[in-house]
Amino acid sequence: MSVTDPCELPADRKRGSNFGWSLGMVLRRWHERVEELLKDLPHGSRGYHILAVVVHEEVPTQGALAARLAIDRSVLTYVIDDLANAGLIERRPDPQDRRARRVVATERGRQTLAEAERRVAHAEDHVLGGLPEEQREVFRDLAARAAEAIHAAAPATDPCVAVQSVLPPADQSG
Amino acid sequence: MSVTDPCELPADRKRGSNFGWSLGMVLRRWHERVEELLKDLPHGSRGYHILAVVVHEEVPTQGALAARLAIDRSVLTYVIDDLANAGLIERRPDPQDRRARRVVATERGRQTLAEAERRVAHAEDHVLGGLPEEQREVFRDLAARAAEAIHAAAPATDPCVAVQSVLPPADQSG
DNA sequence: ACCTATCGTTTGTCAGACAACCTATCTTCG
DNA sequence: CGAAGATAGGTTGTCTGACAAACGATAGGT
Repeated sequence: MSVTDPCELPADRKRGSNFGWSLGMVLRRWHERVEELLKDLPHGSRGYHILAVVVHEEVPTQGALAARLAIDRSVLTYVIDDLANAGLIERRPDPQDRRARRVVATERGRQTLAEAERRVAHAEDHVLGGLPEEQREVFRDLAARAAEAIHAAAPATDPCVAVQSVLPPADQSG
Repeated sequence: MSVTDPCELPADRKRGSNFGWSLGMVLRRWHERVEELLKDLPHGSRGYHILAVVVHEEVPTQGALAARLAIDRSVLTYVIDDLANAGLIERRPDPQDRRARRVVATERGRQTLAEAERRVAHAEDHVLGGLPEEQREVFRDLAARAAEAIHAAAPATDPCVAVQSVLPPADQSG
């Protein structure tokens, strides 16, 4: 908690910040593109994220996978079902713990992910087309690091937030 | 289309890009925080965005407002209803066109927005706490410019996208 | 052998996104 | 002026995705 205590800076930023709206805009467009691009991959971008983690990282179990992606366990169930039906991953019983399932990628899964990543990277450059080339990479990098920090600090505790009404006390001349 | 044609660069980016996931992560956290913060404002972040545009920009009609925010018109109907009931904005008949409604902010609405913007800016710094101070501003700025460009180029046309299967031809050794 | 916690799965509920339709009004043309 | 099509705003219904709750199976501890 040493990263410049935000309880202190009132930050009268210039008014047109719109950060939330901007993020939503970019994400929506990303989603549209990628959904279009990966419509053959079982659950589109969802399946893509999951497949990417399965291929690139050594994730012990489904539960760990859910934690890694910060998604609900119940989602994993059917997405993994369909990815497995498509022959991209396999769900093997864990020899150490018969409750758990080990999810491993097939060769076909790796090839598919590689192709999907090419396309997605391409689509991302298109989505960020409003930014000059080198700034896209900066943006991607900042997003990744911000997200990682957020994910690491999972609990949304915030002692600074005194939850009071934004509305003035209604004694206005009305 | 002079901004470095993305049809050409295959862009074998380092594997852990995860841009979509990162954006979703940051946006989700932003949303959680702001929703918590603005729970007294009629539709939370939705009402906040709308109120901000009404206050800061001269937007002729509801339809223009919807276009400005890239949201569905049907959403505006009830959000504006509730913002008006809270005394933050007013919906006046347009003297030039009796079909149209002019949405204007009240003084109370301006005060409320000012307070909300203070809090949101604060929350945003907290959400981006994983980034060093000066990079947060960079990130915000890049997001805003990317979003603006996306919004300007509304039609999602993309001649580069040849919609073919990501999956290999299934001749794998299975 | 029992009791409790955990893994994966299933089911149900709820909110938000979006399309289709409706009414009132404007515009155009005869 | 009057009819026809277009447009602004509003209403309704449908569909999807997120999430909580409950369940069966298994592990770990006593």
